[in-house]
Amino acid sequence: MVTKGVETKQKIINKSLQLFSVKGYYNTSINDILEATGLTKGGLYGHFKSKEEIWYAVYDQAVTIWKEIVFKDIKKIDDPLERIEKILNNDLQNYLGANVFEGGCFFLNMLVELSGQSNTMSNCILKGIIGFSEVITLWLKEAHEKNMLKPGLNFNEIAKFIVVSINGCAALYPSTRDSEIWKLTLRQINYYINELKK
Amino acid sequence: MVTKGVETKQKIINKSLQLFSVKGYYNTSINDILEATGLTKGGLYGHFKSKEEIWYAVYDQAVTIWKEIVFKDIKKIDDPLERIEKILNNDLQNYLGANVFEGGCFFLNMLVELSGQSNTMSNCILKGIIGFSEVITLWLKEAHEKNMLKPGLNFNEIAKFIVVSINGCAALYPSTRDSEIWKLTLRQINYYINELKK
DNA sequence: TAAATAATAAAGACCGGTTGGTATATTATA
DNA sequence: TATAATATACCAACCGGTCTTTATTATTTA
Repeated sequence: MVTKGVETKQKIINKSLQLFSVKGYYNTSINDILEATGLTKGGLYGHFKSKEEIWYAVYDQAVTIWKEIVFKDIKKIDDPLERIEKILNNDLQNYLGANVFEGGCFFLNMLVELSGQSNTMSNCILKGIIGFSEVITLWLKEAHEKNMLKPGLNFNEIAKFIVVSINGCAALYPSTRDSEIWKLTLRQINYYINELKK
Repeated sequence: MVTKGVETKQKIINKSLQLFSVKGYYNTSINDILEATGLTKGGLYGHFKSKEEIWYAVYDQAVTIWKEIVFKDIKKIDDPLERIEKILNNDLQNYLGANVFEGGCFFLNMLVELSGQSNTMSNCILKGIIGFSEVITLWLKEAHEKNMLKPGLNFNEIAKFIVVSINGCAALYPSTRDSEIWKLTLRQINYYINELKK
């Protein structure tokens, strides 16, 4: 049974997610969230005990949404390099390019803003990004074991470079709103990966 | 003759530059700047008529500092590809990696924060980034004319991809504070450029 | 099934502190 | 002595957060 309370809580999370993405964490006021949800102070603080607690709930929600898009139809792909190409396409075209979050990539935006301000919050994001990089590393190793790659490659470094490029794209795309940015990034990373093949 | 006033003004700019880099624009208060400079409201508002006006002065100063580092010893290099390698090394090692601004890259940080908040301010940064990309495009064309590159390359796209990667690095490095990030980015971009050579 | 009760959700007034910014008075300098 | 530079007091609006009261649900009982 879904009570009224969890519905409201979800509404707070969803509206805050968009607000944080667009305006940033510090520049989004409790009042902004109040206006977006139609609640009042009392209503909101019945569900969350602080702004920071809202942020953590928002982060979890953002991860859920992101994973659903980025890992879609991944498991059924046998070829590890195809899997990498697919996940990058999902991330750049279906997540970033599809403007799932109004302000661009929630994670990149928050990482840049919170880095140096709140270690607990920025580390929370950083962990997720590193995890993503590790998944790619794993798949590169799998490709290596299947004899698909040139010898002497540093899988960890390659994976990290891909993640760096993706995040650079996430940084530049929202301000330009030019889809060519994520398209070219996708093309160039694919070209780069192709050069690793035997 | 340097009057006291311009000295104070310069101090406001320099301190604000560091504060904006670390804390962001919105999360830096006038009070923060007052404390950092040892001034009072009256003293500060005698030099600038608004917080936004401070930001524009800070931006100009950041550009000056950045250019000085990144374009150092560039003109004397004849080989356009060497020139690109040098400018990337300057940017990643001597600018970003040297922690010239405490919070990482002033431009990337501000672009992410201000994008969607202030079009005039974020466009100001974007113009600079595009300009940098155009310089690299020009040098790639020069390399092409000197018959140094493989045929059929899209110079503009390559230049933009390099800029994307650099900015991804600028986004991830400050939160990790791990020099390996800019080092690997530098290595991989150089590897990528090498693959373009004949 | 209807009324009574318990539990949850939301409203709204209020708090001290801070925000960016102004006006005027005072001090230091050329 | 004129002017540039700075200090100080002040402003309304806003910040995140608390508290108590009221309204709305859900559950139990008659």
